[in-house]
Amino acid sequence: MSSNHTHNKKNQTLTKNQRIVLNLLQDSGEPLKAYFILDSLKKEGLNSPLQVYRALDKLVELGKIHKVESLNSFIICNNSNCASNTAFTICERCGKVKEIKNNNLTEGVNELVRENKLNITRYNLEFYVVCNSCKIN
Amino acid sequence: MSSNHTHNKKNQTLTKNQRIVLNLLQDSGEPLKAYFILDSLKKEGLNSPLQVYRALDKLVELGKIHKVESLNSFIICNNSNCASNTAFTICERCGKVKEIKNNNLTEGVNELVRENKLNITRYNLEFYVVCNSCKIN
DNA sequence: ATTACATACGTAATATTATAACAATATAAA
DNA sequence: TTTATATTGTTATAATATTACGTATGTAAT
Repeated sequence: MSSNHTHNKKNQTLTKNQRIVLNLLQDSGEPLKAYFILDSLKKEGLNSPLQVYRALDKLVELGKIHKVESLNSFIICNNSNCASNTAFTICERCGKVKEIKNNNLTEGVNELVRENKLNITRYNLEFYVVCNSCKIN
Repeated sequence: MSSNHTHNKKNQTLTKNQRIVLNLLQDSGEPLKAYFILDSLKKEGLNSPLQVYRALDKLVELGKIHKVESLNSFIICNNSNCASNTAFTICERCGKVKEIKNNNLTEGVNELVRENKLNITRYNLEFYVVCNSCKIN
Protein backbone atom coordinates (compact mmCIF):
# COMPACT_ATOMS: atom_id res chain seq x y z
CA MET A 1 0.00 0.00 0.00
CA SER A 2 1.21 3.49 -0.79
CA SER A 3 1.34 5.98 2.05
CA ASN A 4 -0.77 8.71 0.57
CA HIS A 5 -4.41 7.63 0.56
CA THR A 6 -6.03 10.02 3.01
CA HIS A 7 -7.54 12.27 0.37
CA ASN A 8 -10.92 11.54 -1.12
CA LYS A 9 -11.63 10.60 -4.69
CA LYS A 10 -12.31 14.12 -5.90
CA ASN A 11 -9.10 15.34 -4.39
CA GLN A 12 -7.19 12.59 -6.18
CA THR A 13 -7.59 14.50 -9.40
CA LEU A 14 -5.79 17.43 -7.84
CA THR A 15 -2.08 17.86 -8.10
CA LYS A 16 0.15 17.93 -5.06
CA ASN A 17 0.30 21.71 -4.87
CA GLN A 18 -3.42 22.07 -5.36
CA ARG A 19 -4.08 19.48 -2.68
CA ILE A 20 -1.90 20.97 0.01
CA VAL A 21 -3.33 24.42 -0.58
CA LEU A 22 -6.86 23.04 -0.45
CA ASN A 23 -6.09 21.13 2.74
CA LEU A 24 -4.79 24.24 4.44
CA LEU A 25 -7.92 26.20 3.54
CA GLN A 26 -10.07 23.28 4.61
CA ASP A 27 -8.37 22.99 7.99
CA SER A 28 -8.47 26.72 8.55
CA GLY A 29 -12.04 27.44 7.58
CA GLU A 30 -11.14 31.13 7.58
CA PRO A 31 -10.22 33.25 4.61
CA LEU A 32 -6.47 33.16 4.08
CA LYS A 33 -4.23 35.41 2.04
CA ALA A 34 -2.00 34.07 -0.69
CA TYR A 35 1.26 35.05 0.97
CA PHE A 36 0.11 33.64 4.29
CA ILE A 37 -0.58 30.38 2.51
CA LEU A 38 2.88 30.57 0.96
CA ASP A 39 4.53 31.08 4.34
CA SER A 40 2.49 28.29 5.89
CA LEU A 41 3.42 25.83 3.19
CA LYS A 42 7.14 26.56 2.86
CA LYS A 43 7.78 23.33 4.74
CA GLU A 44 5.64 21.44 2.25
CA GLY A 45 7.84 22.63 -0.57
CA LEU A 46 6.08 25.70 -1.84
CA ASN A 47 8.70 28.32 -2.60
CA SER A 48 7.17 30.95 -4.83
CA PRO A 49 4.00 33.04 -4.99
CA LEU A 50 3.23 31.64 -8.39
CA GLN A 51 2.92 28.13 -7.06
CA VAL A 52 0.29 29.36 -4.64
CA TYR A 53 -1.55 31.54 -7.11
CA ARG A 54 -1.68 28.77 -9.69
CA ALA A 55 -3.13 26.36 -7.19
CA LEU A 56 -5.63 28.97 -5.98
CA ASP A 57 -6.71 29.78 -9.53
CA LYS A 58 -7.37 26.16 -10.28
CA LEU A 59 -9.27 25.58 -7.05
CA VAL A 60 -11.44 28.63 -7.69
CA GLU A 61 -12.09 27.35 -11.19
CA LEU A 62 -13.13 23.98 -9.77
CA GLY A 63 -15.44 25.70 -7.29
CA LYS A 64 -13.63 24.20 -4.30
CA ILE A 65 -12.68 27.56 -2.89
CA HIS A 66 -13.83 31.15 -3.32
CA LYS A 67 -12.05 34.44 -3.44
CA VAL A 68 -13.41 37.00 -1.01
CA GLU A 69 -12.84 39.94 -3.29
CA SER A 70 -12.89 42.76 -0.80
CA LEU A 71 -10.39 40.99 1.44
CA ASN A 72 -8.00 39.64 -1.20
CA SER A 73 -8.43 36.34 0.53
CA PHE A 74 -9.45 32.80 -0.23
CA ILE A 75 -11.84 30.59 1.68
CA ILE A 76 -12.96 27.00 1.43
CA CYS A 77 -16.36 26.51 -0.17
CA ASN A 78 -18.70 24.82 2.23
CA ASN A 79 -21.62 24.85 -0.06
CA SER A 80 -22.09 21.89 -2.30
CA ASN A 81 -23.88 23.66 -5.09
CA CYS A 82 -22.93 27.29 -5.27
CA ALA A 83 -21.06 26.89 -8.53
CA SER A 84 -19.23 30.16 -8.91
CA ASN A 85 -21.82 32.20 -7.07
CA THR A 86 -20.76 33.53 -3.71
CA ALA A 87 -22.46 35.17 -0.76
CA PHE A 88 -20.62 36.13 2.38
CA THR A 89 -21.13 37.97 5.59
CA ILE A 90 -18.06 39.87 6.71
CA CYS A 91 -17.85 41.25 10.23
CA GLU A 92 -16.71 44.85 10.14
CA ARG A 93 -15.14 44.61 13.57
CA CYS A 94 -13.37 41.27 13.76
CA GLY A 95 -13.17 40.45 10.07
CA LYS A 96 -14.82 37.06 10.48
CA VAL A 97 -16.22 35.74 7.24
CA LYS A 98 -19.00 33.24 6.79
CA GLU A 99 -20.30 31.84 3.56
CA ILE A 100 -24.05 32.13 3.52
CA LYS A 101 -25.65 28.84 2.63
CA ASN A 102 -29.29 29.51 2.88
CA ASN A 103 -31.62 28.32 0.22
CA ASN A 104 -33.90 31.26 0.83
CA LEU A 105 -31.10 33.54 -0.13
CA THR A 106 -30.42 31.67 -3.33
CA GLU A 107 -34.09 31.77 -4.14
CA GLY A 108 -34.30 35.42 -3.22
CA VAL A 109 -31.37 36.32 -5.39
CA ASN A 110 -32.86 34.43 -8.29
CA GLU A 111 -36.06 36.33 -7.88
CA LEU A 112 -34.19 39.59 -7.59
CA VAL A 113 -32.39 38.78 -10.80
CA ARG A 114 -35.62 37.89 -12.58
CA GLU A 115 -37.45 40.99 -11.43
CA ASN A 116 -34.63 43.26 -12.48
CA LYS A 117 -34.03 41.46 -15.76
CA LEU A 118 -30.38 40.97 -14.94
CA ASN A 119 -28.92 38.53 -17.40
CA ILE A 120 -26.29 37.23 -15.08
CA THR A 121 -23.70 34.51 -15.34
CA ARG A 122 -22.70 34.59 -11.70
CA TYR A 123 -22.71 36.84 -8.67
CA ASN A 124 -20.69 37.83 -5.66
CA LEU A 125 -22.55 39.22 -2.65
CA GLU A 126 -20.76 40.72 0.30
CA PHE A 127 -22.82 41.67 3.34
CA TYR A 128 -20.97 43.64 5.98
CA VAL A 129 -22.27 42.95 9.46
CA VAL A 130 -21.41 43.20 13.12
CA CYS A 131 -21.30 39.58 14.16
CA ASN A 132 -22.94 38.29 17.30
CA SER A 133 -19.84 38.03 19.44
CA CYS A 134 -18.77 41.54 18.43
CA LYS A 135 -22.24 42.88 19.17
CA ILE A 136 -22.04 41.61 22.75
CA ASN A 137 -18.59 42.97 23.51
CA MET B 1 -19.21 85.01 -13.79
CA SER B 2 -16.19 83.02 -12.72
CA SER B 3 -15.20 80.09 -14.86
CA ASN B 4 -15.19 77.42 -12.24
CA HIS B 5 -18.68 77.02 -10.91
CA THR B 6 -19.67 73.75 -12.46
CA HIS B 7 -19.31 71.81 -9.25
CA ASN B 8 -22.19 71.79 -6.83
CA LYS B 9 -22.22 73.10 -3.29
CA LYS B 10 -21.22 69.79 -1.79
CA ASN B 11 -18.08 69.71 -3.89
CA GLN B 12 -16.99 73.04 -2.51
CA THR B 13 -16.25 71.39 0.82
CA LEU B 14 -13.77 69.11 -0.87
CA THR B 15 -10.08 69.84 -0.93
CA LYS B 16 -8.24 70.43 -4.17
CA ASN B 17 -6.96 66.87 -4.45
CA GLN B 18 -10.32 65.38 -3.62
CA ARG B 19 -12.00 67.62 -6.17
CA ILE B 20 -9.73 66.86 -9.09
CA VAL B 21 -9.95 63.13 -8.44
CA LEU B 22 -13.72 63.34 -8.22
CA ASN B 23 -13.90 65.38 -11.42
CA LEU B 24 -11.88 62.82 -13.31
CA LEU B 25 -14.12 59.98 -12.16
CA GLN B 26 -17.17 62.08 -12.95
CA ASP B 27 -16.00 62.83 -16.48
CA SER B 28 -14.97 59.26 -17.10
CA GLY B 29 -18.04 57.46 -15.80
CA GLU B 30 -16.03 54.24 -15.96
CA PRO B 31 -14.20 52.54 -13.13
CA LEU B 32 -10.63 53.80 -12.97
CA LYS B 33 -7.63 52.38 -11.20
CA ALA B 34 -5.67 54.39 -8.66
CA TYR B 35 -2.45 54.44 -10.64
CA PHE B 36 -4.28 55.39 -13.82
CA ILE B 37 -5.78 58.30 -11.91
CA LEU B 38 -2.31 59.21 -10.69
CA ASP B 39 -0.91 59.21 -14.23
CA SER B 40 -3.85 61.21 -15.52
CA LEU B 41 -3.48 63.86 -12.86
CA LYS B 42 0.28 64.34 -12.89
CA LYS B 43 -0.28 67.58 -14.75
CA GLU B 44 -2.67 68.73 -12.03
CA GLY B 45 0.04 68.34 -9.46
CA LEU B 46 -0.54 64.86 -8.09
CA ASN B 47 2.83 63.21 -7.62
CA SER B 48 2.42 60.25 -5.32
CA PRO B 49 0.09 57.27 -4.93
CA LEU B 50 -0.75 58.35 -1.46
CA GLN B 51 -2.25 61.61 -2.64
CA VAL B 52 -4.59 59.61 -4.85
CA TYR B 53 -5.43 56.96 -2.28
CA ARG B 54 -6.15 59.56 0.36
CA ALA B 55 -8.51 61.41 -1.93
CA LEU B 56 -10.18 58.15 -2.96
CA ASP B 57 -10.62 57.05 0.65
CA LYS B 58 -12.28 60.31 1.54
CA LEU B 59 -14.58 60.25 -1.47
CA VAL B 60 -15.62 56.68 -0.69
CA GLU B 61 -16.29 57.73 2.86
CA LEU B 62 -18.47 60.60 1.63
CA GLY B 63 -20.34 58.22 -0.66
CA LYS B 64 -19.39 60.19 -3.76
CA ILE B 65 -17.58 57.27 -5.33
CA HIS B 66 -17.51 53.52 -4.86
CA LYS B 67 -14.80 50.94 -4.97
CA VAL B 68 -15.51 48.06 -7.31
CA GLU B 69 -13.84 45.47 -5.15
CA SER B 70 -13.24 42.74 -7.67
CA LEU B 71 -11.63 45.17 -10.11
CA ASN B 72 -9.56 47.23 -7.70
CA SER B 73 -11.16 50.23 -9.32
CA PHE B 74 -13.16 53.27 -8.37
CA ILE B 75 -16.28 54.62 -10.01
CA ILE B 76 -18.44 57.68 -9.59
CA CYS B 77 -21.66 57.11 -7.66
CA ASN B 78 -24.62 57.99 -9.78
CA ASN B 79 -27.15 57.08 -7.21
CA SER B 80 -28.31 59.79 -4.88
CA ASN B 81 -29.15 57.60 -1.94
CA CYS B 82 -27.11 54.44 -1.94
CA ALA B 83 -25.08 55.45 1.11
CA SER B 84 -22.31 52.90 1.26
CA ASN B 85 -24.32 50.15 -0.33
CA THR B 86 -23.26 49.15 -3.80
CA ALA B 87 -24.66 47.02 -6.58
CA PHE B 88 -22.93 46.63 -9.92
CA THR B 89 -23.19 44.66 -13.09
CA ILE B 90 -19.81 43.78 -14.55
CA CYS B 91 -19.56 42.49 -18.10
CA GLU B 92 -17.37 39.41 -18.20
CA ARG B 93 -16.33 40.09 -21.77
CA CYS B 94 -15.71 43.81 -22.08
CA GLY B 95 -15.37 44.70 -18.41
CA LYS B 96 -18.00 47.41 -18.58
CA VAL B 97 -19.41 48.27 -15.19
CA LYS B 98 -22.76 49.81 -14.40
CA GLU B 99 -24.09 50.78 -11.05
CA ILE B 100 -27.55 49.37 -10.63
CA LYS B 101 -29.97 52.01 -9.52
CA ASN B 102 -33.22 50.27 -9.39
CA ASN B 103 -35.53 50.73 -6.47
CA ASN B 104 -36.85 47.23 -6.90
CA LEU B 105 -33.38 45.93 -6.27
CA THR B 106 -32.96 47.98 -3.13
CA GLU B 107 -36.34 46.78 -1.94
CA GLY B 108 -35.51 43.22 -2.91
CA VAL B 109 -32.24 43.29 -1.06
CA ASN B 110 -33.91 44.69 2.01
CA GLU B 111 -36.43 41.89 1.91
CA LEU B 112 -33.68 39.35 1.38
CA VAL B 113 -31.89 40.73 4.40
CA ARG B 114 -35.02 40.62 6.53
CA GLU B 115 -35.93 37.10 5.53
CA ASN B 116 -32.46 35.82 6.23
CA LYS B 117 -32.10 37.77 9.46
CA LEU B 118 -28.88 39.32 8.26
CA ASN B 119 -27.99 42.13 10.59
CA ILE B 120 -26.14 44.13 8.01
CA THR B 121 -24.50 47.53 8.05
CA ARG B 122 -23.93 47.68 4.31
CA TYR B 123 -23.55 45.49 1.27
CA ASN B 124 -21.66 45.11 -1.96
CA LEU B 125 -23.30 43.17 -4.77
CA GLU B 126 -21.43 42.24 -7.91
CA PHE B 127 -23.41 40.66 -10.73
CA TYR B 128 -21.32 39.32 -13.59
CA VAL B 129 -23.13 39.52 -16.90
CA VAL B 130 -22.65 39.50 -20.62
CA CYS B 131 -23.77 42.97 -21.60
CA ASN B 132 -26.06 43.64 -24.52
CA SER B 133 -23.43 44.82 -26.97
CA CYS B 134 -21.22 41.84 -26.16
CA LYS B 135 -24.16 39.49 -26.56
CA ILE B 136 -24.77 40.70 -30.10
CA ASN B 137 -21.17 40.47 -31.24
C1' DA C 1 6.71 2.90 -28.50
C1' DT C 2 6.31 7.42 -30.46
C1' DT C 3 4.37 11.54 -31.40
C1' DA C 4 1.50 15.30 -30.26
C1' DC C 5 -0.89 17.92 -27.09
C1' DA C 6 -2.34 19.98 -22.94
C1' DT C 7 -1.41 20.78 -18.27
C1' DA C 8 1.46 21.62 -14.51
C1' DC C 9 5.93 22.66 -12.55
C1' DG C 10 10.00 25.60 -10.78
C1' DT C 11 12.41 29.80 -10.80
C1' DA C 12 13.55 34.58 -11.45
C1' DA C 13 12.14 38.90 -12.42
C1' DT C 14 8.84 42.41 -12.42
C1' DA C 15 4.32 44.69 -12.33
C1' DT C 16 0.46 46.34 -9.69
C1' DT C 17 -1.93 47.80 -5.65
C1' DA C 18 -1.67 49.91 -1.16
C1' DT C 19 0.22 51.65 3.31
C1' DA C 20 3.65 53.40 7.01
C1' DA C 21 6.16 57.06 8.87
C1' DC C 22 7.27 61.83 9.38
C1' DA C 23 7.38 66.70 9.17
C1' DA C 24 4.82 70.68 7.64
C1' DT C 25 0.65 73.35 6.91
C1' DA C 26 -4.01 74.60 6.77
C1' DT C 27 -8.69 74.77 8.92
C1' DA C 28 -12.02 74.77 12.42
C1' DA C 29 -13.36 74.99 17.20
C1' DA C 30 -12.88 76.52 22.03
C1' DT D 1 -5.11 82.91 20.42
C1' DT D 2 -4.63 78.46 21.73
C1' DT D 3 -5.91 73.93 20.86
C1' DA D 4 -7.47 70.27 18.21
C1' DT D 5 -8.35 68.06 13.80
C1' DA D 6 -7.70 67.18 9.08
C1' DT D 7 -4.93 67.51 5.08
C1' DT D 8 -0.67 67.91 2.55
C1' DG D 9 3.77 66.46 0.43
C1' DT D 10 7.45 63.23 0.27
C1' DT D 11 10.14 59.07 0.72
C1' DA D 12 10.26 54.51 1.44
C1' DT D 13 8.36 50.08 1.67
C1' DA D 14 4.79 46.49 2.12
C1' DA D 15 1.40 43.50 0.08
C1' DT D 16 -0.72 41.46 -3.86
C1' DA D 17 -0.31 39.44 -8.41
C1' DT D 18 1.57 38.38 -13.11
C1' DT D 19 4.98 37.71 -17.12
C1' DA D 20 8.36 35.11 -19.15
C1' DC D 21 10.94 31.08 -19.90
C1' DG D 22 12.36 26.56 -19.90
C1' DT D 23 11.31 21.90 -18.18
C1' DA D 24 8.62 18.01 -16.85
C1' DT D 25 4.56 15.17 -16.69
C1' DG D 26 0.30 12.97 -17.94
C1' DT D 27 -2.89 11.51 -21.62
C1' DA D 28 -4.53 10.14 -25.93
C1' DA D 29 -3.99 9.15 -30.72
C1' DT D 30 -0.95 7.05 -34.29
